Amino acid sequence: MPAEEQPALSVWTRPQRRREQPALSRAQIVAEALRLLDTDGIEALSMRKLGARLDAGATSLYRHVANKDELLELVVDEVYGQIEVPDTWGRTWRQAVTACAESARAVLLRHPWIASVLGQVGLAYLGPNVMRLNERMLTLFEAGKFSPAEADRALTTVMAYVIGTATTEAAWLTTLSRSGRSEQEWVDGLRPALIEATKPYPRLHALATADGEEPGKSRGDGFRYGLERVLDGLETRLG
Amino acid sequence: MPAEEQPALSVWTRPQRRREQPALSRAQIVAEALRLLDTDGIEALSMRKLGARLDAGATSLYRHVANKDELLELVVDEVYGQIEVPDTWGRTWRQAVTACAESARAVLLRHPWIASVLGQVGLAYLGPNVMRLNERMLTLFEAGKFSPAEADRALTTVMAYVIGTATTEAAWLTTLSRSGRSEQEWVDGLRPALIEATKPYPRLHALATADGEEPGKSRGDGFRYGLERVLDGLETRLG
DNA sequence: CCTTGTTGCGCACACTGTACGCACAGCCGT
DNA sequence: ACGGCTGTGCGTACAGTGTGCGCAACAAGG
Repeated sequence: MPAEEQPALSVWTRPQRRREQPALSRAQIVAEALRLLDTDGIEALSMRKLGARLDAGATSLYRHVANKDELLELVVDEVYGQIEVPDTWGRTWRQAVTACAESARAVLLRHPWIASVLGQVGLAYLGPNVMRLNERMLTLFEAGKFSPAEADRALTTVMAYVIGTATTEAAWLTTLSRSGRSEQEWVDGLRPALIEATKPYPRLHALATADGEEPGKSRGDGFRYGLERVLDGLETRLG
Repeated sequence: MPAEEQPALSVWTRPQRRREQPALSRAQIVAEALRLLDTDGIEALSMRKLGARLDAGATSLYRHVANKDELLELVVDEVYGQIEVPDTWGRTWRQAVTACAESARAVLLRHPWIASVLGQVGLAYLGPNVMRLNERMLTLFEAGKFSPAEADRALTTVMAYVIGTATTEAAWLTTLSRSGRSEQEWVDGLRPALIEATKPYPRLHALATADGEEPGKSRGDGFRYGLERVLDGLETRLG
C-alpha cells in the first residue's frame, strides 16, 4: 500500500480525472520549462521536477516531447523568439542592426543558462522563431545594399560575435549568481588572487592592477566596442 | 561473495598493489578525460568510465580533483593550451592575429564537445594556459600599436567572434557525427525539408535553393569572411 | 455496444555524481 | 624495530537522473 497523500480508500472515492485545463500541451511544457530554467538554472531542469510543476508525472511529458534534448531545442527557439528586430523606417541599416544585436545580447543574458545549451542544440536554425528572426535580419542587411549572399555572411558574423560575447558573459553571470555575492563584491574579492596570479604576465598584470570602471558597465562597454568594430568592418564592404 | 574476475582466493594470493606507474595524478586524469571526450563526446564522460580507463575506481579520482566541474575546468584550460600564437617576426599584427584565430578555430573544432562546456565554466581565464594565451595575444595587438587597454578590448572581440563561430559549428558537427553520415550526405538529405520549411521566408528560401559550395569549405570561408571584417573594423582604429 | 487511437502515469532499469569510512603504503621520530 | 601519521585507492551507499514499457482512462466513430 504505497499510497502517500490520501489512501484513496477505494475506487469509488478516488477523485475524477481533472479536465479543467487542456491538461498538457507542448506549449505549456515549454513555457514551464523556460520558467524553471530562468529561476533555478540548467542543472535544476529535470523531467521529474518539470512534471511536478505541471501536476503531471515525469513520463507524461514524453507524449508531447520526444526527449529532453528536443525539449531544449524548443525552449531555445522560444528564447530566440524574444529577440526584437526593429524595422528600418527612419534608421540606417547600421542603427537597426545595432539595436537588434543589443536586444539579442539582452535576451541571452536574461536567460544565462542558454550558454550551456547552445553548444548541444544542433540545427537550432530550423525552429520557426529562429527562421523568422533570420529572415527579418536579412532584410536589415539588404536595406544596407548587401547582396543576398553577403547579407547572409554578414548576419552570421554579427550573430557569432553576439553569441560569443554572451557565452562568456553568461558563464560569468552563472558562477556569479551561484556565489550569491554581487558582481562588484565578487570582483573585489577576487582581485588579490588575480593580481597574484598575473605576476608572471606583465600585460595581464597591468590590466589587473589598473582599476577599471564598475564591472557591469564595463561588460556593456566592451560589447559595444566590439560590435562597433564588427559593423565598421562590414561597412568597408559597401564601397 | 561478489568477487568477479578472480576470487583472489586468500590474502596471500591477492596481487600486490601495482606501483609501476605514478598511480594516479591530476595530469593523467586530465589527459585521459581529454581522450575520452574527444573519442566519445561529452555525454560519455562519467567519473566511473574515466576511472575505469585509468584502472582506478570512480571515487579515487576525487583525491586529485574536487569534483566533475573542476575536472572540466582543467580540461578546458588544457584545450586552450593547444592554441598556437605565432610571433610577429616578419608578420604584420594582422597576419599574426589571423593565424592565431585560425588556430583557435581549429583547436575548438578538434574538440567539439567544448562548445557545451564553455557556457558552464566560469573564470576560465584564470587557468595557466589561458593566461599564457591571453598574454601572448596581447603582444600581437600591442605590436600593432594598440594601446594596452584597447588591445584588451580587441582581443576580447576577436575571441568572442571565434568562440561564437566555433560554438555554432561545433553543435553542428556534434549532431552530424551522431548521425553517422558525412556532412555532404546530411546536407543533401536535409535540403528538401529545408526548402519546404523556408517557403514562408523568401530570403531564406532563396539562400536554401541556391546551391552553395561543398559544406565543409563553406564553413571555413564563412569564418574567414567574418574574421576579415572584424580585423577590418579593428584596423580603422589605428588611424 | 465495441473498436481504435490518444493521453497520463506507476514502475522499473540502468546509470549518474559523490559523501563516507575503511585498508593499506610510505614516511616519520623514537 | 616499532608505532603513529598522512595521503591515497576503493567498496558501499544514497539520492537523483532519463526514459522504455505497459496499463488505465478517456474520446471519437462505427
